[in-house]
Amino acid sequence: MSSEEDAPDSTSEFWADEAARRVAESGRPPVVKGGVSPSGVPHVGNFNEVLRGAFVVRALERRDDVSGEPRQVFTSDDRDPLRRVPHTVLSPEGELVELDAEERDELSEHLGKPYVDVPSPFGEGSWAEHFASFLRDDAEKLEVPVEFVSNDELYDDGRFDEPIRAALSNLDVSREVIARHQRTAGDDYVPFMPICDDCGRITPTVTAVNLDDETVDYVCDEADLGGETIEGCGHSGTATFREGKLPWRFEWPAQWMILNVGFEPFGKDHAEGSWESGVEIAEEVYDIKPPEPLVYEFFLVDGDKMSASAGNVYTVSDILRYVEPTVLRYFFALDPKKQRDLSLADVHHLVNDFDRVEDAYYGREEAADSTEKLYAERVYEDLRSPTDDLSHEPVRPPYTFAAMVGVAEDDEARLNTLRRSGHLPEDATETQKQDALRRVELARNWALDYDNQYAVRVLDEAPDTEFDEDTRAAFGDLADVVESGASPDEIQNAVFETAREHDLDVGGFFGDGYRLFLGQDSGPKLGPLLGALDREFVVERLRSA
RNA sequence: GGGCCGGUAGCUUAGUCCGGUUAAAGCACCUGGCUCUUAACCAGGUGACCGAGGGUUCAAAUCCCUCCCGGCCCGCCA
Repeated sequence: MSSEEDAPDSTSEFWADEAARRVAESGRPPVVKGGVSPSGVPHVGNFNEVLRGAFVVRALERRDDVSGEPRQVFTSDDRDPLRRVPHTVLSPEGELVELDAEERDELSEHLGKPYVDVPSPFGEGSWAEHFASFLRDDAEKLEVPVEFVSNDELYDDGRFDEPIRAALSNLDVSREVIARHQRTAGDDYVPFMPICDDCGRITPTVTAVNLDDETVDYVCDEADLGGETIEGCGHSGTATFREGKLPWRFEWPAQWMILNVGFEPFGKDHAEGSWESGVEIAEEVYDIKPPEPLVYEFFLVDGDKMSASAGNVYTVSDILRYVEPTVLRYFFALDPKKQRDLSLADVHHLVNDFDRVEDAYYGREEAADSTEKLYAERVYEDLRSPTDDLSHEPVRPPYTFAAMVGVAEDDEARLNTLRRSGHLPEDATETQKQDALRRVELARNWALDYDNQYAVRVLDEAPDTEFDEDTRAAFGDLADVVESGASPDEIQNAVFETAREHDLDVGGFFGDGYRLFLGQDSGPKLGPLLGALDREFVVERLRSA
């Protein structure tokens, strides 16, 4: 390995390979975990957790020095308590909706209860299920083979019994470790929070620990959950280890223990607090080796952090309205340590970067730099769906070009334009045609939603503009040419010819053409534009001028 | 108070870990081509004192130190 030929060249290592190497070389199990608390809105940021892990699983699969089948699990931390009622939630249709006062009142009845016991604001099922179903659907759309695990079920099934026993039987150690990280944890701290038998809320006040029968006694007191004080009902009771939960700092490492986790990506929010305490709790309380970590930066969207209250939260589906799943996977394959901006307004840059990687992979273009080379040679295959046939070469017309091609309504017209411009091979397969049409659709969505310069809009009705007699006559001649089935190039030429025949200024006539169809003074090359539109429509519009 | 990330052509970034030929790409812009006009295609070109200062070195965008600016996170819960 240390001979000169094998020495690493100047290209750097894909971060997922580096992570996989750390897992393998330290002898950790090839199990990648992630997880979220089902609060707020399930947004595209949550897929940091899912996709970063997915790339590491793929990297582990390439190695022959790991024991066992690499896999990815993802916990829904659905026994966490509802701490505050959000103003905005995601409807079953995936729309952000505001909750009205009545709905919020109803939900506030459930403050302090585990998410599995909070009803969904949309009727069917629990809050937790509602939230998790989005993550599952989105993971499927991005074709990530991840196994979702309900934390609540792990408790019910007794999987947490062992770590709970460890934490409670060595209370001195638990208290000492937690005190290093959490000032509020005093001498009477007990790392277990029972669910009140009476009101169903999670309460932190444990009055006695009975190790022999694996229960705790509690009083349902007020709970201070992250600045939100939630009233208790005053009930006194006894709870088993399965009728409560560990506090987050103890729960996370307990999950590592239960699920045999060897690698875990997490956001920078965990990097200082719960990760550091988690490592110590894993080693000193549970006597296990913590997983290899990967701290990722949060990304911004259009320059701002996502925030439900600010109304700029994006789901995976929102992004997939503009780009192929493969392109979104590419975004998540970029260096996780760098904070970046997922700019939707300028998403054509991201798409273009991806296209270049794809071009380099298929040898259509030279890689521009070492990073592009690395992504083409090492990463590209992981961007494609695991079920995809790599010998299938996707056809992806340039994004901004595709946006304009989208001015034509029907598929045949779009394909013709693409074929003529050299972006679709004559012998394209059915799948390649679908690739191309998909790209046109996505780019068109983007151009129209952002109403940018690529949003070419044809007027539904002829404009009020008065054209002079010569111009109208020229339009009439042009109509005849179009009606005869002229090609885009022939139409382009006909514009020049008819202008001259009618003694019109060529530039002015072009302008009139744009005014007639687009209601503006200029636009894309007129011949291809008219050629792409429905023939009868064009003829009718020309003659109606 | 602590931590992470960034400051490279007009814009967005790659390159920084592992220092080494004229600092790379896309977009924008300009020019040329497509028989003639302009934003759909093709080819080429202009464009950067690499945030500031100091240090190490034969050699610094890259390593070290100090500082300035911007973004985000943590310090209670999760």
